[in-house]
Amino acid sequence: MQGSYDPAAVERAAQQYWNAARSFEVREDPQRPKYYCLSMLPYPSGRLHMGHVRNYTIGDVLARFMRMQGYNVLQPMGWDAFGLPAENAAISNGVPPARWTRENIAHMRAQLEQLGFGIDWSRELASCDPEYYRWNQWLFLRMLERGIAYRTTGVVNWDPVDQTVLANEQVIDGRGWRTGAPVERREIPMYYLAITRYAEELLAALDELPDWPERVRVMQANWIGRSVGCDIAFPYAPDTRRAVGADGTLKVFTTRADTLFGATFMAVAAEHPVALAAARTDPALAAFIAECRRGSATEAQVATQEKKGMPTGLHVLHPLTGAELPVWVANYVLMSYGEGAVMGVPGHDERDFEFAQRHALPIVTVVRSMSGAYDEVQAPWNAAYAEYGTTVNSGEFSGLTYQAAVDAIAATLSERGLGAKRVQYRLRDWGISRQRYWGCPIPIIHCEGCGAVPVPDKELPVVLPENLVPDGSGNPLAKYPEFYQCRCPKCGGPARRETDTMDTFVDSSWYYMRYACPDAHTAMIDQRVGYWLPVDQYIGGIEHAILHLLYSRFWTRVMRDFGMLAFSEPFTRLLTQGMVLNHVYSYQPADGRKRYFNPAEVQARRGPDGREICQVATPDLGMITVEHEGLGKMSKSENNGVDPEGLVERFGADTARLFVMFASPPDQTLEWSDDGVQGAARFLRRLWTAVHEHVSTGPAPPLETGALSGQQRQLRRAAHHTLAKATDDIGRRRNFNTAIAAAMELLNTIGRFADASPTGGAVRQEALEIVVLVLAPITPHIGHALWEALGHTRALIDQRWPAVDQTALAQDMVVMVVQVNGKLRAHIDVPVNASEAACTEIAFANSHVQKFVPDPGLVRRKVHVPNKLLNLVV
RNA sequence: GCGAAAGUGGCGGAACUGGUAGACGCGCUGGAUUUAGGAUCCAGUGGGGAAACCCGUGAGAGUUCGAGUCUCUCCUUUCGCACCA
Repeated sequence: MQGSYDPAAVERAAQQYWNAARSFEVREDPQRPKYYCLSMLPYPSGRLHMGHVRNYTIGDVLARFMRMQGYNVLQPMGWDAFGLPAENAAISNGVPPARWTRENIAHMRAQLEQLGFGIDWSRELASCDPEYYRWNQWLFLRMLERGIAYRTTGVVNWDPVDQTVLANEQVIDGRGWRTGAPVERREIPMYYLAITRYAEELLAALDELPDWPERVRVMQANWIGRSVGCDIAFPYAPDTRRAVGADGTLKVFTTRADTLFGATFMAVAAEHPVALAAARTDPALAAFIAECRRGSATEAQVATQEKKGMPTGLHVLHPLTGAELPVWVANYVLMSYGEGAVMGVPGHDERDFEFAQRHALPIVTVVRSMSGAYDEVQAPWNAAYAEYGTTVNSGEFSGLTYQAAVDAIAATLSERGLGAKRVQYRLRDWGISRQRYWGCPIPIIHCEGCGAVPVPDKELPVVLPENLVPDGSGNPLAKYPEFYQCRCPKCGGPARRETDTMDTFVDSSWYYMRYACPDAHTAMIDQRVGYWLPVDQYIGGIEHAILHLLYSRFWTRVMRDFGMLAFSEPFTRLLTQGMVLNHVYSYQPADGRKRYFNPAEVQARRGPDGREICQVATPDLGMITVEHEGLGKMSKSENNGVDPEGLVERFGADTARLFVMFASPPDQTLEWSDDGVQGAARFLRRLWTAVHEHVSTGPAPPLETGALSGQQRQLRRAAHHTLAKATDDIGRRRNFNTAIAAAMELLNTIGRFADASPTGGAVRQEALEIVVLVLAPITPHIGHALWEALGHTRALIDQRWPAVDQTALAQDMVVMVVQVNGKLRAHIDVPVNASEAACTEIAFANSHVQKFVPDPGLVRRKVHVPNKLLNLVV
């Protein structure tokens, strides 16, 4: 064994051993329990970032830990290879997205291998591979057959200069990112998947996911957003009838039917038919509607914008009183929600209240608080009363509580054919059409005579041409006749292939099934899915808490209902890892763009007044003082990333892995610290040295636990206590940082154990082995070397997790805390399991306790927690 | 705006079930060693105080023998909001 730790050599040797032994290639084995440990597949952006390192280290630690527990562990890896960044790269450097993507994959795979992750690379897949995405197309056609996939119009961001649909990310302050032109909202035909059909089941089944984080389940439940309410139809008044040219009603959905008598106006979306009808004869209204259509379509943008409205001049009739209510166009009403119209009840809804105040619309009170605290408040109004209460001013429905009022009003509306109770979901169907090149083609052919015709199965996959280079204006597929010119499969006439591609969330909704059978060429999945699935442990960023996970749950259910799967939930246990943050340093010149500097370039020191001074040496400006903006997510735009490759070259993969796991619990944000990395490296060096010193005294004799000294018993207790804690921390709590802390503590204890006797050597040998085994999932390379150095011929990768020796943990005496009135006053040594009376006696013998309780007769009450605490209340 | 979470020393964090606040690591201070380095080892390190002790977990209240942990109000920060992945 070498005297000093050389990470590069140690890691090369360990990885060579695993590769030669094919340690991570697994196949189905009915004799052993399986464990499917999956990390979210990366987008091949070019280089690994620290978020990836963290994600895959967590996965690798769990995979190796479960392997040591005797499981047949599958840990695969693949590439979410379609998407916008490849097109952006193509626009800026002229390289086709396919080439860019494949080069990135090659580089990132090498980086992952360097980090020593125990991945079965024989199952690697990329979503841009036609053998993968053909099955997206195949299942899409099955969904189309059963009406789960359908075509309708949807709203997109439109850049009028580039004539291109923009992603939300490409809209900056309401303008196109490349052209700077104000973005418009446009309606275009798109394909949708009917996820709302599964809304009820997706919501109810959240209760069957006890091993998902509570907050993810809550977020999904709120996203699905089940609400019980009432459809209400407001008949058109004569003016609306004339404008629309037909009889009809304005439909709304509300959860507050009890406030129906408080409705003083109606608000409709800019795209609503009634608004459009009114705008035909009202140029000012038409201009307002055009204004409403400007800006991006995101909910956050709509919800925070200034609330604007304009009257249409048209009216509808209150369904119960027959009163005429004015119809307004409001920019906060979205056509894509419910019916695209709401009833305005300013007395009892904050938003309606704000709107009514601004436009001087009447406000009436129809609900009074039960306590009477909110009574019939008269003008000047200052707030809406949005709580539940008792109805007033509501005709025959006055005096009812919330539920009774809703029931009675719904019943009356139902009798008159003007409404009914209904369950509504916030969840909307999933629009999967993207007007983009680098994605999975939607297998549809448009024929003038036959309409939208599915591509026959035998012609799948519809292969995406890989040689195109997008230029930022429109979809290159739509300008490439070799792709879109085709024959109609039905009539044989000339037709046009669909040039929209699928949302990349489609690719990631089922990839974890394909890992089980990556070489199945005649079917989407085969029976091997039955062995490996569902995924036992899924690990990925919290940012995927809603969309990706919900789409995967939906997709799995669709396949189940097609008879392809026997399970409903794809991911049994979920760990959402936090982001990796680093310091952000910027420099804002008097004129020109703000510049960001990487923390590695910044020199920070304390000034004479204690304030931090941060400086950077720049080639153009010389030494400048930069501003420390605090912590931010590692990103290109803020230039605060840390390159894992450099880290591994300098310290080794084990140090990188150890630091990432030690710095914080996996589900919390991780703050980067170069000094912390040094600390991790130092610990591994100390461990190496400790083992080296130990083995240099010659092999230790076998451990005889019968006749140990007090010190030897103490070290054994510490070692087995560490083992018990680490087992629980990794296996149950997933708190890797505290498991590592326990291992560090044990190494400190071993360092203080100065016993040169043969028996002492045997005890030290056991303790060092426990440190190496406990760290084996986290730092497997150094573990591989140290295990061999400790005299083992069987490699560490094939070792089982050790069992705790309960007899080593036994103690005769424990330290007990004595409190007086809840304040800590003394520590006393008491026999294990001593009674309250015995503890009290020992406590009163303590001079410190006597000082605070001079007379035992003063004690009014005693609280005794066995082996832990005694609280004397005086 | 809506939904979700998090605030503990100089810093990252520990305290799992209401029971010793600050484990472990970083940094800092002092010392040792040394062919001088971003190495290693030892000791100390929440604040105040000579000490006895007192005060301390974002702010304010409450429950309890006992609150970082439970309840309420507020403040701050972060994440998501359906075409970034």
